[in-house]
Amino acid sequence: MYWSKTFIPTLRETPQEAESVSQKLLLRSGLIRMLMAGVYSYLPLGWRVLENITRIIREEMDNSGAAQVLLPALQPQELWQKSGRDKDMGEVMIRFTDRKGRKICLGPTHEEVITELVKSHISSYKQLPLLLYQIQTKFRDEIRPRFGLVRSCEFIMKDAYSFDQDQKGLDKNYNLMLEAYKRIFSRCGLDCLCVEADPGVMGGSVSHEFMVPAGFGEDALMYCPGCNSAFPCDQKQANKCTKCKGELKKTNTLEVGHIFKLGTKYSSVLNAEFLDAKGSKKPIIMGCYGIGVSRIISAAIEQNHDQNGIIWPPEVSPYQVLILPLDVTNSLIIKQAEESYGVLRRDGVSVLLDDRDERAGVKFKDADLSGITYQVIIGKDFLETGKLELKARRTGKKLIDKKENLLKHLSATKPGGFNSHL
RNA sequence: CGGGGAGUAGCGCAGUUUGGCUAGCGCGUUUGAAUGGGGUUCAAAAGGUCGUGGGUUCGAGUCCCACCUCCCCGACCA
Repeated sequence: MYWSKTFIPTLRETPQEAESVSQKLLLRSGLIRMLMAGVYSYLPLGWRVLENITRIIREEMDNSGAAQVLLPALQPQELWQKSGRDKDMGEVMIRFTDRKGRKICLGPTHEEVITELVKSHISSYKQLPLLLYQIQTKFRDEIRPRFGLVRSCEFIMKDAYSFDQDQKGLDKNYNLMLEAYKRIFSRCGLDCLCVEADPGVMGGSVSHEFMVPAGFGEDALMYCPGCNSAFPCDQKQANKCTKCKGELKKTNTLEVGHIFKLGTKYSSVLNAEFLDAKGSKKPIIMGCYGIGVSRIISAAIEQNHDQNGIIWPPEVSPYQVLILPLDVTNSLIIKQAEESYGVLRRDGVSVLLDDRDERAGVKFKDADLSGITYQVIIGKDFLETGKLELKARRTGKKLIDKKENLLKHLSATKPGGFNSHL
């Protein structure tokens, strides 16, 4: 993609609406724009980051044996009355009446819908276990939306649901998801704490939260720097790590994932039952597993930035390489930029070419701000030596080499397998 | 919803205390010229319902009333 053909409205100054680091950088780097409080548009760079994150999630879910579905955002309120969560949700649920007089709501989550769906097709233990997931927009009329994508009224969630015939099956699926979550967050560049939590409105017995330490985080947590164990803050303990007796530290955190052993909370009220091997009717044992997909973007920025801008973890970077021809009025430079662009694209590398007639300083600033993993710089050094310059955004380290070597070097760097020495 | 802050050009702000005549500044934008490795320089230009409605006044960005919106702190959550 050429910079001039896409839409990257970078901001020189910080918009006054922003408070947290991630929101400032999201706005400045032209990833998102606010339509109203808690509601955001994703611009091309933001969309590509979102796509990368959903790709990672999809890969890990599929590898765990989960099958993807897409459930409706429009749901009958009646379904929520059946489950008894109509009142729990209260004002958070966005409700309206359609022209036929049907009471409708915009789904704040999907336990009810999926349970209804599954119950009409599962009747035997032979059909279990079942693991389904979706990546979809949720709607919540939040009391106070804030920090950009961190708490918004319309946001993207990955929600998975497991259906088992017994506790053993649930435990297995639960662990499967827990491990998958660790891989997902790690691939997204997040340093994550996993902590046992209160299931709250979701119900069930056991739940784990995945918390990302972040300066402005909404929750506080005690964690042990020694063994990376984490504990809820309100716990009146001796303030020592129960695992390694290390000193605990307090940190603000942001919740990016939450998994629950629901048990039969939904299946029993919605009559989702199956016949076991002995022919007796039993409620399906369920689990649910959520990830705040859009929230990962904010979390990733909180943990991966410097004073110049974002530093994307390689797998979520909107482009792998940004080519910077420093003087587009020079035909040799622009020709080399276009040639490099072609070579890299042919090798399957995603590339952005900054073809704007801007000065070097502007391009460098925007390049650093955008956080794209690698910059290929083509300027007067190229004119003098014929060599290209490769700069890694994270380390700032530079590699100067003949164009053949340098491009070959870059082509070998697939997402997830980026060169560590840069 | 309770408490605090804010709304003036695309963005960031000054001006409001103490009402005054053509509402300013920086950045960005357009045109021209120079420049071309870290937001360059010079010249010219365009761009405004001062959040909305009402009121006071000879006169309101400024004072009064009502409302809307945004941000921050609290309850909620991925």
